[in-house]
Amino acid sequence: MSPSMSPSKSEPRAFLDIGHDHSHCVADALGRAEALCAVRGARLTKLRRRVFELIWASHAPVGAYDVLRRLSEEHAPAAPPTVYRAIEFLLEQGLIHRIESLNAFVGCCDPAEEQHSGQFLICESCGNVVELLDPKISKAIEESARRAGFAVTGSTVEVRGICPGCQNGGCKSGGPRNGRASRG
Amino acid sequence: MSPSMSPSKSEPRAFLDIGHDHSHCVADALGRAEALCAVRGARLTKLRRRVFELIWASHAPVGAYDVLRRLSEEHAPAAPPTVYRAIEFLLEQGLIHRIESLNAFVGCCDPAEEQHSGQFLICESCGNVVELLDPKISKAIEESARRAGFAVTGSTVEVRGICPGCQNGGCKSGGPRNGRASRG
DNA sequence: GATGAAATGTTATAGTATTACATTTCTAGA
DNA sequence: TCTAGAAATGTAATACTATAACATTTCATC
Ligand SMILES: [Zn+2]
Ligand SMILES: [Zn+2]
Ligand SMILES: [Zn+2]
Ligand SMILES: [Zn+2]
Repeated sequence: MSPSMSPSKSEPRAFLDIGHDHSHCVADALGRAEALCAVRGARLTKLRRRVFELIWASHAPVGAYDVLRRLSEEHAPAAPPTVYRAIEFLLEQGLIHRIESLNAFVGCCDPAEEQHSGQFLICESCGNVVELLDPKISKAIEESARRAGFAVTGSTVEVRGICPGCQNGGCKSGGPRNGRASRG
Repeated sequence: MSPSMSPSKSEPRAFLDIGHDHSHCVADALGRAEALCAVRGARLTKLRRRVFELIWASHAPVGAYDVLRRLSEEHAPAAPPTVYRAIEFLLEQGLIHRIESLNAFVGCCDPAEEQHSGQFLICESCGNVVELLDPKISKAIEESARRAGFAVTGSTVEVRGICPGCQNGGCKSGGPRNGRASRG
């Protein structure tokens, strides 16, 4: 049982359940990753799996050097290329996304969904991020690009703001990552 | 007369006119900036103006250290805080935008338009960027965020692809800035 | 077990951004 | 005009993010 009410499967949850059992998120994500890599013949090695887990450690984006530090604590000291190569693999496989405005990475909520653009709601208070897969946003972007004669290869939507939990006073998560203030 | 056909004022231009007289863009932008700062009582100092001009030097985003190099050529050698502070001012005034996926900056095409989200088409071939101000994209994002109970403070839309000129074979501009390959 | 390809280790360096403190310049009020 | 005080700029050091180049190990296949 989840400590807070879970939304039904048929409608999108409002944001992250506060106090949800995150180990389920990680386990589920790992299961999906294993399955996808198996199908594709991609090698989810021990190192890559560990980096994946560290990035999935929370719903807040994780920086490459955070991963590096954790890795160095567990094993012998690691160097940047170790983690950047793992991240590169995970990005190529669509298992994680890069949050451009934070120089950090989050697990993908639906890696089986092919080639989706990244759409993210980023809470400036608790640092948590949820991924959207909203066809209306994609459509609006595609339409606008088409009018300009622009051939789209990919896009990123990063929305800053305050999540419902923080509006009410209560996300306990670690707080936000750096991030620049911005006018719009 | 422009060497390539100009679109009418009433419909949005397709992309940048190839071979347009860019000095006009810069002059116009500088005029708008002066006027806005005057109205607001913001101090567009000599240094800030020069940084603004250097960022407006092309339609491709310019990195802070590019600005720094130019500045150092003109005056005595400058240090990073000099340019970052000027950039901070220009961002606050909405005179330029940050392109998150490139760690670089472009002039805003319509700084009088208050608090608009950044929406950009970024050509991966020539490096040029055009800014969109598409209410449909904004609306779709706002609607999606509202459904999630998320209070938006700002957003960035960065669309990668190939501009019409490059599709036809011919933007002569300097080529793209670094930028990471991406799945979506 | 030999072989080549893929993955990882290691060292060095490039590129981006901020902190902290000193100095200069500008603005307002006396 | 003179003079605080604020704003802007100068300067030095450092932190954070990312990649290049080359060595070594691991893995799949023959
Ligand atoms: Zn995703
Ligand atoms: Zn929050
Ligand atoms: Zn703008
Ligand atoms: Zn182009």
